[in-house]
Amino acid sequence: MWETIAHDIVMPRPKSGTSLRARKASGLSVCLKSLAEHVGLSQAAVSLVINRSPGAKSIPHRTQELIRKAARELNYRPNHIARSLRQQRSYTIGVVVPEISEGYAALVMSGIEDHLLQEGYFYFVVSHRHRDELIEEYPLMLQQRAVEGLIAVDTAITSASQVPLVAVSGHRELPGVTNIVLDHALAATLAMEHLTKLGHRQIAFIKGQAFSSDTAIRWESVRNAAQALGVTINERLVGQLEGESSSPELGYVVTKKLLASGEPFTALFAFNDISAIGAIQALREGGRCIPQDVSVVGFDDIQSAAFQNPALTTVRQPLREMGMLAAETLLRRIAAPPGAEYPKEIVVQPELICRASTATAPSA
Amino acid sequence: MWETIAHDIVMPRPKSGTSLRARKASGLSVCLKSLAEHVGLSQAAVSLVINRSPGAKSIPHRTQELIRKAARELNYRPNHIARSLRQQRSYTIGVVVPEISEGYAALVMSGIEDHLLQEGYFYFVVSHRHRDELIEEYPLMLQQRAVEGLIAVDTAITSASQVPLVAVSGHRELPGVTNIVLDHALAATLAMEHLTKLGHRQIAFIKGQAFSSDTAIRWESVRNAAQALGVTINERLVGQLEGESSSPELGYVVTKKLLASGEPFTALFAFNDISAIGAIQALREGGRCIPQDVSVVGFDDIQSAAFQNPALTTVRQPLREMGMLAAETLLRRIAAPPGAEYPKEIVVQPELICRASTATAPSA
DNA sequence: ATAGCATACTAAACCGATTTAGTAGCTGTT
DNA sequence: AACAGCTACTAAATCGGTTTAGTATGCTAT
Repeated sequence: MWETIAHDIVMPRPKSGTSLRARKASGLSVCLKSLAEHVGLSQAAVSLVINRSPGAKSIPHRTQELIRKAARELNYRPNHIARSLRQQRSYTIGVVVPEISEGYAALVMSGIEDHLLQEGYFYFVVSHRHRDELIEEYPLMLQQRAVEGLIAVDTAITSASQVPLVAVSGHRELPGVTNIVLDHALAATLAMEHLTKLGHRQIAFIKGQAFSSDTAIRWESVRNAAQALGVTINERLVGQLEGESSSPELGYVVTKKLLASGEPFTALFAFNDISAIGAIQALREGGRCIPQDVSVVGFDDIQSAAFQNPALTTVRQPLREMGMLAAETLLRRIAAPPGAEYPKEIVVQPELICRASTATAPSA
Repeated sequence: MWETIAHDIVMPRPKSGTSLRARKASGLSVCLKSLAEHVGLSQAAVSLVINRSPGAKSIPHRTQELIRKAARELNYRPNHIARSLRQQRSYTIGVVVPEISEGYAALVMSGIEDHLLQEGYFYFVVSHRHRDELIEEYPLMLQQRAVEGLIAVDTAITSASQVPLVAVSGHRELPGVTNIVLDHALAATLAMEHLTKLGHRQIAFIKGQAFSSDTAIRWESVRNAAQALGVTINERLVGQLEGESSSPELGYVVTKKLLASGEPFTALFAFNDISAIGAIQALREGGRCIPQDVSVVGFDDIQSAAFQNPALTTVRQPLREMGMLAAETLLRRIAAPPGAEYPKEIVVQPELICRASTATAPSA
């Protein structure tokens, strides 16, 4: 039916000057101009009243009510794009993550959203999947879309940004950037103390991928903690995640290698929960019981960590809180006058969550 | 320091007419006006060339190169907001989900993003956490921000939308909506056939929460499949998830109740993987071995399903593909002339993923 | 010589709001 | 009567682009 009609009738795009009836009929929302015509006042007057701006104080209550009533009835909603253009405020920020469908970023984003929407901000999300050209390009595209600020999650932004930038986890110090970082020294100490108290001395480690910005600092902290506790690290018991995927598969592969080395160990400290889960799988297949033969400690405390079997002992990063903190800090920076001071670094504290994947070291 | 200065110096907001030098110095990006002045041509000419629009065909190559060179050098990037306003195209869509930090929505979003960014679209995400007023309000706010379409994930949108709407999972039929739905009949049949072939007859079920839009249809399909296979459903073995959280805890609680009923069962079909994980925990605490005593089937195949212990047998929803399909369908609908035909429903096929949580029924 | 046409642009409207500067009409004061 | 000052508004500029209609110039064909 439409096919036949479509050739004959050319739908004219309704202009903003079109009558109210025409606009509503065509499914278009009401614009300021038509609303103003409808109440017989100027656009300026209507705008002032709708926004309750100080300029409206000379407009009598009766008129104000009239305008507001009409706005309600016609279901007027100011076009946010036009407003953004004029005010040079978009109330929008950009969030850059490596991958959305991953527990880590998802939790941080959930915290970000919490705070942002409360404050009337919306956000764009982009995921770069560790592709350098996207890490470079997305922040620019976001700025082109007039975001007022950026949050980078586990991503080292390369292009300098005109807008305030808050980085959650993993960013070198850069002018204009606020880093939200975990107290890695404490994190490492918590885990290592826990293991040594349980009697473990032969501990295997899984380092993060080279591209992950937390890898270096975390490993450094582990070495320091080990030294402080008098534990020597056997380099043959140190594996490293390889590959871009975020599946436990990576941890599984590394752990298989560790087992194949033949070097004995009674505990394993993984780079994150995901790899810990893969590690457990590999250890089981190697005939080890968790935690009787090998204790496993994860990192992050993603949602499924608590529901592994056995439930995973892990170093908790307060991811949701870090997201909220990032959003809060960013909005504060946006509101501040240009050139104002801003925090270069905000440190958050980890927490050791003891569950069932760690136990006393087997008496050799 | 700023406090004292702030009173004395008032930073003038640079206008667009400001000289190039001033704009660059103040950290502002170059606008069309200044670029045009810089090359000594009109804004119109520059715009035509930059956009490679047909109107530029009368402009000689030399001039075009000149313009493009200047644009590159000054790093000119057209303001997307201004462009959106004029063209009445925002190249933005809105995605409404119950909760970001959840495997289900995250996977769908990842598929959505894949297709959208490829096509030059960005998207806003909002999560309503099952609060009715937000489910009502967010779509309106998104439309105010001029999104060209909406994708609702596992959410029944209430307010009619002016823009095309594609719903992933769980939406009643509504004018203007394209539903992307799983073939629930097949899904139920796959799971039930699998269990009956393994010899299970006493099967427990966990239904979804009342608010989840998939609950009703899924349960209906299970009943049908059971009947077709000659399995009778014992109502005392039917539990229901309760509560808004998306943690395995909910499945744990229901399963505890099922066990407490004393009714014997050899298999359990959960509403989703998350609840299956909680169920396994509860079953273990009740002294049941999985899968020797009780087989457990999940639903969704979220990322961690494969890495549970035992690895979860589950009905896989192609979530990422559903997200891509949703984005693709939506963009197609946006491109179509208003009033054109559009698909009311797109059905995707589930797949049974057999892992280690199911086995032959114990011979009673 | 000039109509016709292509070339190489430009002026100005426009998108839908916000916001500044200004005006018309009235009251009250000196 | 003249002027200030208040009330109740409005006209017009503005944000930064896109797009349409039009113009000036030069060349060719009749």
